[in-house]
Amino acid sequence: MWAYPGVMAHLQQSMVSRVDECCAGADCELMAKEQAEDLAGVLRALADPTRVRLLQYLAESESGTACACHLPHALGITQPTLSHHLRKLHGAGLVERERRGRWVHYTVRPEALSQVRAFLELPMRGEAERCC
Amino acid sequence: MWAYPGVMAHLQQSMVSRVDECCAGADCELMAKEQAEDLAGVLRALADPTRVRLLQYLAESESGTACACHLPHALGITQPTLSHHLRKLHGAGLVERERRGRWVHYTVRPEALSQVRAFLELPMRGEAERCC
DNA sequence: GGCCCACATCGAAGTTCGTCCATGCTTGCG
DNA sequence: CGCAAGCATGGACGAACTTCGATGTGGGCC
Repeated sequence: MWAYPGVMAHLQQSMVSRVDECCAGADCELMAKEQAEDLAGVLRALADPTRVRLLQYLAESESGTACACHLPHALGITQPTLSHHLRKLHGAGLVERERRGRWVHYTVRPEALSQVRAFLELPMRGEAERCC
Repeated sequence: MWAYPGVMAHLQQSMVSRVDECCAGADCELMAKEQAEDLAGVLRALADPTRVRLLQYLAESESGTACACHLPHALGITQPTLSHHLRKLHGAGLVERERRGRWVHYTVRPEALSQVRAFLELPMRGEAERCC
C-alpha cells in the first residue's frame, strides 16, 4: 500500500539538493483523508445550482422551514427531482426532515453551514503573521 | 377545450383553501439562476477531498503560496492528476498561478473563499434575530 | 544547439450525477 | 374500506467527473 509505484522517482528526486531552490514545502500536518472526505461530501451536496436556490428558499422562509409542496413550481423542477435534491441535502446533514400530517417540512441546519464556513476560514500562514 | 386535463387539476387545487394549511411559501425573491450557477461552480471546485487537502496545504504554506513540485508526493497522487485539480481550482478563481523559473507557484485567493462564506451565512428569517 | 526538468494537455476507462417518467408508500378523509 | 394527495423510490439516459499513462510544451543549464 505504501510501496506505491513512484518510490524510485521519489528517491531520485530527493537526492537532488537543488530542489530546495523551489520551495521548502508546507512541512505541516495535512488534513486526514477521512476528514477531507467528510468535508467534500457536504460541499458536494452544496455544489448544485438547484440545491443552492433550494437552501436559499428554505433560509428565507419562516424559521428556515418550508413545506415541500410549493417547491417544484417555485424552482421549476419536477417533484421527483425535488425529492432527489432534498435527499442529498438531508444526507449531508444540511437540512432536517419533519412530517406534519400529509406534508413534509424541511429546515436548514445552521450548524452544518458553520462547519463549512469554519474550513473556508483557512488561516493563512506567513505574510504579516508576526503574532506573539 | 374545457376537457383539457390540466385545467381541472389546477382549478381543483386553487379552489381548495385547505392548501393554506401546509405553509404560506417563502414568498420572496429567489436567487437568479445565473448567480446560483456561479456559486455552484465554485462549490463544485471545492467539493473534492483531494482539492480540499490541496487548498489546506496551500493555506498552511508561507503566504498561502506553494510550489507544485512537492504536491504529488504530499497528496499521494500523480502529477497529471495534480495538474487537473489545480486547473479546476484556478478555473474557479480559488487560486492564482505564477511562473517562477521552471516551477509554478500557486496561491490561495481569500476573496474567493469569502464569497462562498458570505452565501453560507444564509441569514435566516423569523425566529429570534439576535444580531449583536 | 541540445538536453533535462517541471508542468500542461490528450485520450481512455470507470464512476458519479442530474433529470425525468412510472410506480410504490403513507397519511388524511369520506 | 377505499380513494386521493403528498412524497419517496426505482429505472434509464446523457453529461460530467476522477484518475491514470502517454505525450506535448516551455523554461533553465551545460
